[in-house]
Amino acid sequence: MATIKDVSKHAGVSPATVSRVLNNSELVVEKTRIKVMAAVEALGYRPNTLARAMASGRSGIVGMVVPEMSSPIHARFIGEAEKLFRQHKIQLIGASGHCDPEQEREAIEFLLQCRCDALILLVEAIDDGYLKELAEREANVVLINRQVTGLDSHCITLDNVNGSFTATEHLIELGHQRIGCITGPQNKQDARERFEGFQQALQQHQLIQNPAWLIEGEFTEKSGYQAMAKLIDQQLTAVFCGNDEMAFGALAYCREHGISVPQQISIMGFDDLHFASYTFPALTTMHFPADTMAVAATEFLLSRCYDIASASSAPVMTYLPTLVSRDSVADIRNHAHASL
Amino acid sequence: MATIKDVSKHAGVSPATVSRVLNNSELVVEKTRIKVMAAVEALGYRPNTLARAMASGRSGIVGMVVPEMSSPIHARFIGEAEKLFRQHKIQLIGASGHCDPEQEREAIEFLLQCRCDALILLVEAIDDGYLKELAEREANVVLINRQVTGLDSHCITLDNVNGSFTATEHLIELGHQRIGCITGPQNKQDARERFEGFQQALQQHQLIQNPAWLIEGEFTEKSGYQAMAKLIDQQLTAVFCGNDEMAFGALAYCREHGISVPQQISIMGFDDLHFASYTFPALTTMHFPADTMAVAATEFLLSRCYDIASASSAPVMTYLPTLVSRDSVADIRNHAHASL
DNA sequence: TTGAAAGCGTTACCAA
DNA sequence: TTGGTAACGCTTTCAA
Repeated sequence: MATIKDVSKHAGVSPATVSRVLNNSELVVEKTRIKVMAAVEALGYRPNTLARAMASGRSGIVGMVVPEMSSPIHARFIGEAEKLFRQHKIQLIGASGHCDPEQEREAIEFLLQCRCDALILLVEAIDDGYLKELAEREANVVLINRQVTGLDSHCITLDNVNGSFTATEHLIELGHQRIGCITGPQNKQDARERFEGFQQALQQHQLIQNPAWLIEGEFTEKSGYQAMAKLIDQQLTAVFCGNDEMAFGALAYCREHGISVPQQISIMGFDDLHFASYTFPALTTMHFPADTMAVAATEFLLSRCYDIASASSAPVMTYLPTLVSRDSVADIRNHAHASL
Repeated sequence: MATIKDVSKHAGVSPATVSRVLNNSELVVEKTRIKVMAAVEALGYRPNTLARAMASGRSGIVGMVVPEMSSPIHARFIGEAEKLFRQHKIQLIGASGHCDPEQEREAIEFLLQCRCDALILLVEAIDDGYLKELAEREANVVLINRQVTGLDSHCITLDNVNGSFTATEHLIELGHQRIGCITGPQNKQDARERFEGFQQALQQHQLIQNPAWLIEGEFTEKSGYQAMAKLIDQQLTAVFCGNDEMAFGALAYCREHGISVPQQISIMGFDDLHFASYTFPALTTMHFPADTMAVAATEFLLSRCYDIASASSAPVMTYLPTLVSRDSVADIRNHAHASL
């Protein structure tokens, strides 16, 4: 593969000049530029990104850690960020943390070794201390879905508490009083927050909180299915699920056991996965603006470490989930059902 | 950030020795190794992957192009490959081709500039000629889901024809005779192959092929929905869809219009997306072993360009989809329904 | 406006 | 078993 030297010889100029042409330096006369471009063309020259990074100290690479590359919601994050970055010739590389502190750390170290210019982190297991240290050393870090005190200006988060509060209140407003909850794993911050919003809504409306109506799931379809099996004897009128996947599982349980949703029981999700509109019944859920947040993170980094101004001047750092009302929740005001 | 020189000074040895220790060279005495490791530890030294790549001529990076990083089936490919590669300290970087020849080419060029040691390509739009040239220059290329004559040993493919033949035959064996088809976009190879298998099965069983029973969709839920709307007047007993997403759309149409599946019409998909078991009714479909194929591609490259032997000696290059029978297809032998 | 040359942080060869 | 040093391909001063 041709190098810059080959090009310089072919064009009869110095490597420095070739470099200038390729980097759109102003200080090069048109005639030379043409000569150089011709040589580039003739030799099929492609600059070596690695060498360029070494010499300039900028790798043009942004690293991203997500819990699982193959999960739909994270794939959306990556896809969106990659699209935007590539428009600016910046390469995004991803790694999975698998929700494990050790693996998350490893993923970050790996990315650091690649001399990424910036890091987008969707990590949940690793401790705040490590993250703070990291942000001190490498300034260009953005945290998604994680609030670390002292690093607020680096955190792009979803207001989970608000979201599940809204969701639960929606249920209450439609007349539901016996509301169960399938939470996500409580060692995860977002799962805890979503549970908290649920509790706040109940409290504020002075509804009973029965421990038997609460099940901790694992954010998976299977755990949602199993949780529903336990919940079904509790005479609930509605169940709020910590994420869509568990709601899908709950829906499947009901279907298989002849329980009609929402007539017999209402089910509400959280995330608004693409697929939520294709379940039966279509899932009522809270929309998680993953695309928007990925764009925000990208633009933040673009302006912060690549000096590329974005359309929106000041990036929004906290996002509010919005209610997407579909068919899995019933209005039971004025129904005998409500007083089960 | 500390460099290898810093470490060498701190340990009182030469950079060469540090390099040897870090690369597990045999030629270093235990005492020295300990000294060096201590220095590495003390300085928090992390080798620079970029510099290492420059000097050694191996970047330790594998590039992957997929049509869309955010699509579930492609996310599965990437996720699986990344997991395996990272076990060997190889970084996978991804780029999207968006099914556009220009963008696919751009993605590949981009990856090439990053001096990837190998390329995994899931490209559908770019022409065979380019691919052949590429494979000649850069030997370590694996093509997934694409058969290029002359590059057969680099192609890991799914036997789509066989798969849709099996699917269609399954329908026929259950007594279906009036079978419609929602195909994928016919400019895509896999869509064409899947259609071909469908046709072959009909021919072999001497069933009618009515053009009015054929609709070309776009592999999306929406197009499946719209296609179903057109097909519904044709008195079909079954519809074979070119992929699961279109089947989801078809299912949604039926549900919304009070047509019960599979009682009134059977629907069959292709891909076996994770979500297929959560639709209502659960989708009968052909399993696309994306995980296995991603692993095969990875192992192929691991052995071929990193000299890392894998468990399986000779990688399988062609995969057969398998039937996953769930609830969206009815057995209509002995039913009046069959003679609609 | 261009060129020469000194890095960037490693590896790998040749000597010692 | 170790050290010295020339690459690797580019960018970026400093001079001309």
